[in-house]
Amino acid sequence: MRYWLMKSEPSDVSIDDLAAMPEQSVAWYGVRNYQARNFMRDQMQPGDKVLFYHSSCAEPGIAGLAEVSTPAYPDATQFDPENKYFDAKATAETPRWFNVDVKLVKKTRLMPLSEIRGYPELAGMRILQKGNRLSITPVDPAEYRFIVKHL
DNA sequence: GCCAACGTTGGC
DNA sequence: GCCAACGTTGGC
Repeated sequence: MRYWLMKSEPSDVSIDDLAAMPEQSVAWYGVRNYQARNFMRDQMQPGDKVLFYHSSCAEPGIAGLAEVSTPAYPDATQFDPENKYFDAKATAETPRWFNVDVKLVKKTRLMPLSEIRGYPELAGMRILQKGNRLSITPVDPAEYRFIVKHL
């Protein structure tokens, strides 16, 4: 079992949006970065634990706990010419982009990025490293446990 | 809106 | 394969 931090823009899918979804589950569509795709496609397993992170918003931070609920499968948005995530080079036979489904475990208080920064125990987290832009990053089990304990 | 950092693209 | 130009991310 692995641990992940997954960024979502709340203007797109917030923790409350996730809570309102059927089955409280959502396809993690729209990832167009190979490293992040590879994490989903090659490493994620149903049951992996997820920190649901709000990015590009007034109060960036961890907003809840979630779980990977499906293996990776081709991201439907790559095939839809009307969709902003359309990829002309992707075909049904050779899809380029994949996503898993993510299911809410529980909404928590918001742990702001500024607070995360303040814990020496979390100093190694990828999202705190300069220039990090990856929308999906692995999280250390100890870091995950520390965060859950402090939520 | 600014801007640093990084990934991708494409000409050569 | 190099690398400049360009686009995107995301905190502030």
